[in-house]
Amino acid sequence: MRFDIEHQIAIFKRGADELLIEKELIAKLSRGNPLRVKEGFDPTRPDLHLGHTVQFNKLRQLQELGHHIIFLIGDFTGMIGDPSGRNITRPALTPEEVQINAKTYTDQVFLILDPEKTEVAFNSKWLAALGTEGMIRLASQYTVARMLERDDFSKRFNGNQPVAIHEFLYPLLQGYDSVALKADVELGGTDQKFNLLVGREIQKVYGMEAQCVLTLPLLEGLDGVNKMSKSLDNYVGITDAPQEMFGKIMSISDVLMWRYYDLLSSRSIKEIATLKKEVEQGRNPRDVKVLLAQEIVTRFHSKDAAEEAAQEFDARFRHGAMPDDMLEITLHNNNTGMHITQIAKQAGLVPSTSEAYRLIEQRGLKVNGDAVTDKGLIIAAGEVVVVQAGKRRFARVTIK
RNA sequence: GGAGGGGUUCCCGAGCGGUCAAAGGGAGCAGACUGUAAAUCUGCCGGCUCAGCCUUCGAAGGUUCGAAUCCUUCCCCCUCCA
Repeated sequence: MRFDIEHQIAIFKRGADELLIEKELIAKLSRGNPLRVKEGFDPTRPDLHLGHTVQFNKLRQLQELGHHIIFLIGDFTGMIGDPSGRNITRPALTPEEVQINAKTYTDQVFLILDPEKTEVAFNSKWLAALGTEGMIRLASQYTVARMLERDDFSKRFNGNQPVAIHEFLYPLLQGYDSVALKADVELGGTDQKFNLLVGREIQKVYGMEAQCVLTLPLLEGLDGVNKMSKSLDNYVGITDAPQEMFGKIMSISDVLMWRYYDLLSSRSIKEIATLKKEVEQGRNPRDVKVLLAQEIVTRFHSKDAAEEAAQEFDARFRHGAMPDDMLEITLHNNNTGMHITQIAKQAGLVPSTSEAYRLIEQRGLKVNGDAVTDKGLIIAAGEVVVVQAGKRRFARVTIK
C-alpha cells in the first residue's frame, strides 16, 4: 500500500458520520491488501442530485487509496423495495426500468469514479439463486427481537402500525450481499446504519470476518437546514445546466460552504484547511465559494463550462449586466400593444397578473433595465423589450 | 360496536353570525444592505379587465338582510373504551 494507515483512517473519516469499528479497520488495513469496499444502490431513482454524490465522492477517495470499489446495483432488492421510513408501498420496478435506472446511475457515478477500477455488481446474480430454501436458512440466522432493534420497526410495531414480513427480509438480503461480495467495508447513509450492521452479523454467521461500516451524513440542501431533496426544491441536480449549478452553489451560506467542501470536494483535507485559514485571515469567502462552484461544475460539465459560468455570474450579479442568453418570446396581440402585466404573465416571468402588479408596487419589475412605475404601462406592437422580474428572471419579448 | 375530538388560504395554526381574502408563525417573493451570500430590516404573500370586481375556510343543501362561524345530510381523519 502506498499510504500509511493513519493517513488512510483520516481519509475514511473525512466528513463521515460514523466509522465502525475503527480498530477492526486498522487491523484490516495493516494486512496491506486492498480492501473490498461495497456500497449498494437501489435503482429506483434516476434523477440524482449532489446529495447522492456524497457517497460517490467517498468511494472515489477510497479508490484513490487503492482499494477495490464495488458499486452494487440492488436490482433484486429494488424489486422488493426498501422499507426505509414510512415508504411501505414503494412501487415494484420492472426489469426494464431497473436496467434503465442502473445505466443512469453508472453514467453519473463514472463522472466521479474511475470506471477501470470499479466493479459493478448486480445482486440478482446471487439472490435469485438463493431460492426459498436458502432464504429460509438465511432468515433462521436472525431473530425478531434483533430486527426490532431497528428504531423504525420498533416505533411502528409499538405504535400499532403495520410492519410487513418482507421488510424484515431486506436487511438480511443486504447483509447477504456482503457475504457474496466478501466485503471488508460497506458504505451508506446514516439512515442505513441498521442494515449495514446486520451485514456484520450475517457475515459472521457465514464464517467471515465482519465488515467495517462507514456512514456518511445526508447532505443539507441549499437552505442549510433540511436534507437535500427534490421535493423541497433545495437541491442541485447533477444534470443542472452549468450556469444554474454555479448560481445555486454560490447561494449557499458561508457556513454551509465548508460542509460542502468536506463532503463534495475532491480537494485534500490539507488544501481545505489552508483555504479555511486564508478566509480567517481576511480572504473573501466569496472567492473560495467560487472555487467550489467551479470544481463542481467542472466535474459534471467541463472546465470551459465552469469558466464561462463564473464569468457570466460575475457580469450578471456583480456588475448587474443582463444575461447573454435569455428566453426569447414573441407575443401576439393584434397590433394593439400589450399591457405590461400581461406580458410578464404570458412570458412566464410571473404566475399571475396579480403577482405582476405586486412586483410593480415593489419596483421589482423592469423593462429594459428600468423599474416600471406605471401600473398601466402598455408596450406598443412592434417593440422588442427585455422584461425582468426580480433579479433572476429575464425574457426578451417581441410584441406583434 | 360504544364515547369523544377534528377537517381553515403552500405548511402549521387562530377565528366561531357582520369590522374576514380571514390573526400569528413558517415557507416563498420583492426591496434595502451585501459577496446574487448568510444574518438583519421593510413590504408583499387567492384571482382578475386592479383605487373596482370575482372566487375561497372538507362536500352538498338550508336558516339569515348577512355564514369560515348556526342547522341538516354526506365524505374523510384522529383519540379513548370494547
